[in-house]
Amino acid sequence: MESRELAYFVAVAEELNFGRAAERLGMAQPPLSRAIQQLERRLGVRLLTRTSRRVELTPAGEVLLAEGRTALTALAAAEERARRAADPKLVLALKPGGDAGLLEKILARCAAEEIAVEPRFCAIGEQEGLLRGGEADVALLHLPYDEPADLATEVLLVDREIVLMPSTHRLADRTELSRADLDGEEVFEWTDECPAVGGPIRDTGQVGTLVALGQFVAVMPESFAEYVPPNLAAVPLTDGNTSTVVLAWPAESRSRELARFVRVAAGVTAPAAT
Amino acid sequence: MESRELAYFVAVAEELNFGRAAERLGMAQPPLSRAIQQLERRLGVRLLTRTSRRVELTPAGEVLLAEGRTALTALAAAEERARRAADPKLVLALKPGGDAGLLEKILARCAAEEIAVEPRFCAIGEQEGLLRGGEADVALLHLPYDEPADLATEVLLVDREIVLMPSTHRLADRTELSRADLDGEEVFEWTDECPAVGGPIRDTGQVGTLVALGQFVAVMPESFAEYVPPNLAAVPLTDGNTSTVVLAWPAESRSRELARFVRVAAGVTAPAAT
DNA sequence: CGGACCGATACTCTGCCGGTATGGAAAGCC
DNA sequence: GGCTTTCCATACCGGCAGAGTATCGGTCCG
Repeated sequence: MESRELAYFVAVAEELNFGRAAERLGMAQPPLSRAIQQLERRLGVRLLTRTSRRVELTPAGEVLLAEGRTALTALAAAEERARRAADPKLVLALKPGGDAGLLEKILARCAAEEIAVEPRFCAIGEQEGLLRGGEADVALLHLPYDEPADLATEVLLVDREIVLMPSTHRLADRTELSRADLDGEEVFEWTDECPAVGGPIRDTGQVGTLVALGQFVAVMPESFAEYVPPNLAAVPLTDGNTSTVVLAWPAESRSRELARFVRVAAGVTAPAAT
Repeated sequence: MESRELAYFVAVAEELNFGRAAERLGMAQPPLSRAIQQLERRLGVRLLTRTSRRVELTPAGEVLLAEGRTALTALAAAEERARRAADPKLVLALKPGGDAGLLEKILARCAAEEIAVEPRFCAIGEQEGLLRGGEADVALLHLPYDEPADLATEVLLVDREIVLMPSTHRLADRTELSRADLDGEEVFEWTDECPAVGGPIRDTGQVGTLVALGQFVAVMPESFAEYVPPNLAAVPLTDGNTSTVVLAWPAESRSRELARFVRVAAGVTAPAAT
């Protein structure tokens, strides 16, 4: 199967409309229709049921959509990694403010060890996609918020949780809180969708802004407290989950540079050994 | 990147010779040369260093070879799974004799539950490849011999190890053995390469034959003892590893049929509940 | 130095891919 | 019920990418 055909199919399967899919692909509708027909003929399976009114996926189509997406990202990843293999620079994906104050130290140590590292900031929860897409070599994740499905990981540090709220909040003066104290509050759990703004939260700054606006209070790892602006208050949560900051990378990665980086970066939080 | 281009590159990278690669691909050499050049131009990276005498991989080429292989199998898997999604039959990969006597019971129970299962026998260690290639839905593996990297697994049973030897062997009358007793013997560990026949062992029958010939004694899970022919003897190993028979399937699999199958098959070895 | 090997280049051709125009079925509307 | 809208399929056509043949040019070897 040609990857082009598969990309066409994925577009149609996602849009469930040949016209829109063709537009998205930057082509006319008739050749797209033909390409899909040809694909179905080659596979010997009907992928879509078309009425003149609507397009639906057959079971085989559902399967091809799911598997096809991963195959296409694998393809893009191969391309991207090959392109980036030319220079030894490692790309480290992290969310803004998501470095738990470690980034500076990590970069300093890497500079000393002559490991070229380029931090790449991305939206919350996007790190894994960057790894899979080959756009990043290694990422900083926060367990259990991020789910590092089949990634290899190395723990950097373990954090308590804090509650972020406006400094004018009724609980802002407390020295610590428990979950029970948050009863009746609108609580944002850091990876939730955010109904108030109608879209996913993509950025720590966004969280801070929304907390300041009184939309909700946010539960997040303590290490974020370093970035708390003066109009917000951070109070430790006594019975919160612990949050773990880990390095994560594709388990099948065998790069020597990456191995060196992980060793050096993990050393940043290790007990000092002179 | 087109999958065709990538397949071309993988062929060249594996052969390290444009002529042979072209032959393998069923095409002439010049268009292949051009395709690779074009790929290099598009990626902006040199993938191969060509002297007029030999072709070598650059670091970027190494990366693209590794990543490209997995991308191509992902593509083939998508195609194969979509094709097979048309009928609900589940393909169960196992090595001949590798079912620990469970296959009959599993198939019987599945028939009763109206789950269509088709066993597919393959060479030793090939189960994982079949799963990745989309040619099988679920496999029987023997831990720790098979390494189910990123597969989901369900334990069926735990086995001791036995030593398989000719019935005329000096140790054949023993009721049990320890590792130390095997000192001085040529021992085959079930997944080793087999220098005596110059290739990998692909079949349990092959192992039996070679043991009968006195090439070596073989250490393998006890459940294989059911198939021991009369000219061979099987003696339990007291300090052997335990071998675990597991069901394995791609972790990302979300098929309802597969879930039912795993439940039913796992029930075969569960303590009877009336 | 001549031949073998092997990849690159030059040139030609064909088939596929994509474009435009149009058909035709189903649903909505007055 | 006919008109319009929507949306996928078919008919037809043109251009270019990809494949083939012939040949060149560099390198190793005897």
